Amino acid sequence: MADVAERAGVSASTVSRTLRGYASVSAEVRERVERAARELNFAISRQAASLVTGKTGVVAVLVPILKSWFVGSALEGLGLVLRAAGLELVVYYVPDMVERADFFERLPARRNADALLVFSFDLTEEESARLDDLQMPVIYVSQHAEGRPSVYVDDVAGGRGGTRHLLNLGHRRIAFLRAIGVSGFTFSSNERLTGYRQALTDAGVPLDDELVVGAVLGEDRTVVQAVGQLLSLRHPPTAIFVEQDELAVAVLWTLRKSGFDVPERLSVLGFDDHDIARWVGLSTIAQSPTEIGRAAGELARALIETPDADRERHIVLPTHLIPRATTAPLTPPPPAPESGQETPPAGPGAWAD
Amino acid sequence: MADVAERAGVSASTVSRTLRGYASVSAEVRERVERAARELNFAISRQAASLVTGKTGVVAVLVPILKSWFVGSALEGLGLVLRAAGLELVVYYVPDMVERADFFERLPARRNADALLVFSFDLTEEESARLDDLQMPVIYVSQHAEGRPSVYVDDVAGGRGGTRHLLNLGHRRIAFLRAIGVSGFTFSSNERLTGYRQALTDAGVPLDDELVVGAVLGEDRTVVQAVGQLLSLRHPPTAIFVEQDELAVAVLWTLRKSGFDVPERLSVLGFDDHDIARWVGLSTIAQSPTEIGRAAGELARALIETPDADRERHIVLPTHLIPRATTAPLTPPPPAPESGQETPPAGPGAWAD
DNA sequence: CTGAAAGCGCTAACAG
DNA sequence: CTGTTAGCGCTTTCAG
Repeated sequence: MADVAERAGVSASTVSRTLRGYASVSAEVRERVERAARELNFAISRQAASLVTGKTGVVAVLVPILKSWFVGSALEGLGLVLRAAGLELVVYYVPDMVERADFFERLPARRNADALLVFSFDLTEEESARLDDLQMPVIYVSQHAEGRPSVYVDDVAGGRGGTRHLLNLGHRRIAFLRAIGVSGFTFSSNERLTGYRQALTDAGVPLDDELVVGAVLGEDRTVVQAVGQLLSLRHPPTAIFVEQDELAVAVLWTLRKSGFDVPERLSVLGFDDHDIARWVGLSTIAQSPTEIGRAAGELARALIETPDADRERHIVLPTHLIPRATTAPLTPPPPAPESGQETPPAGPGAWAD
Repeated sequence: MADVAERAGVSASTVSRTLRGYASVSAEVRERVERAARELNFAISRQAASLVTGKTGVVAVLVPILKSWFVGSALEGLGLVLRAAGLELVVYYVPDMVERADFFERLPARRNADALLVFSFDLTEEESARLDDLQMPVIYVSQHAEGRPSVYVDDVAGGRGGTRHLLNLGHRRIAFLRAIGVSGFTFSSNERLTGYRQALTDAGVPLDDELVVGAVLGEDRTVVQAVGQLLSLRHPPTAIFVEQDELAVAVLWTLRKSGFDVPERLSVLGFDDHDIARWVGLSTIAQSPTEIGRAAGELARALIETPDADRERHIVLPTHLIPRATTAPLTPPPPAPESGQETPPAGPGAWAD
């Protein structure tokens, strides 16, 4: 910076003022300084600046996973807002419990960021408490944190809306397929199930626990098994509401492989509006992780400027139905359903319990 | 830090030495200092430290997209290495040309990171040159950059290996489906195609440009059209090598929807070993983005320590075939192929040109 | 509107 | 093995 000052024939203070965009710099001087800075390829050192301002110009995020559509999209939304605000994004990738314990032990974000966004973790109260004395705004993303700022989607409404859609199509036996073991997402999962139950109850359709099954994303066998379980019920469902698009695609795949036409024989509804949903024509409840990221970023910006305001602000984002090709009105049952054998279950593993 | 020093009854220097893990601190003092630090919840300010050490403790990455399996996985691999090395990860998300111009204009990473990893961009020589005078190691990830350190997968070998697999199964009419318009990935794309051509040539199978088609990921219509084009050739292919798993899945979907059995009628081979490949049983050429990220992180670490070594080091990672359920030996042509009508093309748009 | 001076929190010689 | 001292590169009063 001294170099720039010299080249422009001014003092360092003036260079600083110019580069920070203060109005109190004469046009002529500003011009000279800016040229000098450009010619010398000068960029302010955040480190030095933050030492005196007390602001780091950094927003940190804590994420359990990065290769996920949800987290990736949210980070994209966040990234846009942050750059517009001149903030940098540092990522703490904390995939397992060991790393996590270490993170909460050391809290590396302390003093090295102006705000922390916690993504999709199911934090213990103890961990949250630890974050509370971090001396910076902490925002909970994709989860509702009591008494703390958070940004999330109205999963209950989404679950309800999706279920209603199926009810409106005439379905009464509606299954719900949960995604098991997606660490950090149990909050959403429970909420969606709650919405499903609410909608059924509101419609006077009795809840049936046999219709709620689970599968592990990425473990084909569990999907086949879950689907098989449903198809072999005394009163099998005519529609399946799958908690997550990626899992819904696995379900579609399983059904189609065994000759079950979707949506003719069975409607399938997903949740997320993952990119893949569009490719395979999956009807789904859309949420916008990009929007979540953006909202979280804006909340962060606000809290950095006004630390005390909005301490408990919750931003709840909407979902909406995107009907595509996998949900259809309930068709009357096939002509002669006399023989119990007429609906063979789906492929290998279908009879597994 | 002064507080910690006082509480432990030592000087600030000693606190610094202790916290940085220098051996020259007596066990007893170390103990006192560590306790004091913990009690006061003290964490070193990177900003202040870097001001004097000249190291920021930060590795920056420049990415064109975040919600992609590839980039996400690579960042996970990178993240692991970085944390182990005590480095932080800052992400510059630069999705479009405007942002990109701005990035190269301002080069915000200058002085604010110890190394920069450039992910999957097709940089112009001018942009690369700009990065060259960044005063820090710049590593090109997922692309070969002449004379500059880079980490990438041997896409040519992958393309060759995949094609050989299909040749070994008896296929001779092998199509290649390119992914169009995936910004930042044309390097890999070209390499894979090159490998495909090499393998065919080596095997004495004539190249046929009609067998190389393109489609846009996420635009179903283009996939249907590309597949239709292939199926309506005078000599249609018996296998399709798709440059990317996600696109391959769209192809599978299209084929299955129109009753084309895979792999009985047509083999389909992907590239990536994307998670989704496993779910749908797609045979594919595996690469490991996590490994790429890890290797890039280690190279970054090395270059930060020894800036002049390895200036041109290239790390080339292998690929390997994962045969699953979508490739099979060429079956003899169906019994009586007399009538030209016996093989209807695939669904709507199949005849489109 | 601009310059001089002080100091942000830390580390790295240099003594002891 | 530990303390003292002198900055690192910036921003910010405070004068002018």
